[in-house]
Amino acid sequence: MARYDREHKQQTRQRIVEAAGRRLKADGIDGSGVSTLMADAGLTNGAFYAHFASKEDLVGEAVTAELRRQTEDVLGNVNNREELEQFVRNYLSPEHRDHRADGCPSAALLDELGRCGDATRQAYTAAVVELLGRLAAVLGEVGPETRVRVSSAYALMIGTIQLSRSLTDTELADAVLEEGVRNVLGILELR
Amino acid sequence: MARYDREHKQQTRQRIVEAAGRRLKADGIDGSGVSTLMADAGLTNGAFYAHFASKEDLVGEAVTAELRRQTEDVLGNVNNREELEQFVRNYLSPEHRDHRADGCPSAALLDELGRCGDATRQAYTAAVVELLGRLAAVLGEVGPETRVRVSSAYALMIGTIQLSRSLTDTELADAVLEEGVRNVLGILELR
DNA sequence: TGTACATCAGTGAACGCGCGTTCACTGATGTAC
DNA sequence: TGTACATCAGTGAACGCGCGTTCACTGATGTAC
Repeated sequence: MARYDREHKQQTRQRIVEAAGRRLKADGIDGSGVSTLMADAGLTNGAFYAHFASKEDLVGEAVTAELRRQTEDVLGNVNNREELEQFVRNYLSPEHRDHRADGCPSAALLDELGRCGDATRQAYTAAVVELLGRLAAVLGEVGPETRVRVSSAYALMIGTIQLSRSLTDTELADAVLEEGVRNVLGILELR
Repeated sequence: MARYDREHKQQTRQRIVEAAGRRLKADGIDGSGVSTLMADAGLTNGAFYAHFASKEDLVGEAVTAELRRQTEDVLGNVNNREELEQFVRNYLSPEHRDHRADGCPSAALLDELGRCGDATRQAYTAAVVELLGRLAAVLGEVGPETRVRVSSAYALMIGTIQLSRSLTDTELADAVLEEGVRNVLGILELR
């Protein structure tokens, strides 16, 4: 009855989502065409609508997948204040700034996400709440007010990377990162 | 010899730049077409290249004009710590969040600006340095290291507005703004 | 075991549309006589 | 003062191209006999 493995199509879908995660972060949402996104996954544009209802549908899925990967793969290994400080230093590093495709989807896309439809922003919201919860948990605290407390640390990390990426004065751009580290650690009361 | 006032063309150019400032902030850079930008100024697309070398040329001019307007019109009236606190509260208000076209170009466009060409980012950098300088001056300090000091306050303001705009949970979105105020004032040592 | 076949993931051309940019032109303007 | 005219800001059609989406089809697959 069923042709191909039961998993086959799901794997392809996964492949599209992962490739799109990188491409969207590199070129932006409006800057990434469906044909390019599919080519990145080794497919042609026609197959797209067998997997997703629309481009924005994929955007929502890819961005939340990226954010959850960050929450699990990166923050998953962060269990104490020292490791949290290192996470902040890695986030606010020149390496992260200079490699969008490998980096944080919020830093790469947040102003464009703000212009997306409700469904996409709803998916993003859920993923952010998880990330903030994980961040708060590392500080040994729980509850909605703690999520809010760490939200400023996350907002400052995002704004700092974006600002550093937009400055052509490399000395200033680097200094902005360092000052960001100081202040994020301050907000998290790690110093 | 010269037809029309000597000022005529310059005024039209100004009109295009101002209309573009609003449109770009509302719809994004990739989301705003040249024809739409010209129609906003009451003109047709064909006249565009008599005023600007390219779309990106206008983007650079419009964004820096917006940033300078913010520096002069808004920060120009800020002369002491109390007024600076009020500026921060206005920036991180639901009104600013909900009215992109009237708001800060960095909050509206920063991740897209990071993907722009060198010339555009250079113009943006110059305008940001002025803004940070003015911000530092209000604190009664000068010099490059003070510019850096206030850069985190600016980055946090930008990231907070963007995050609040992207969250569909309005309670959380509002709480993020309030927490942003607390932490920006903390970074500026206003509390 | 070998073959005919139903399934359906993926192809690639086409849809209408708007993009950034170019260009031949139009027509309102202020000037010169 | 009235008219012919040179200027040039602005028009609007067209360029080639890529957009998001649709659809008739192809052909590799695992199954049934």
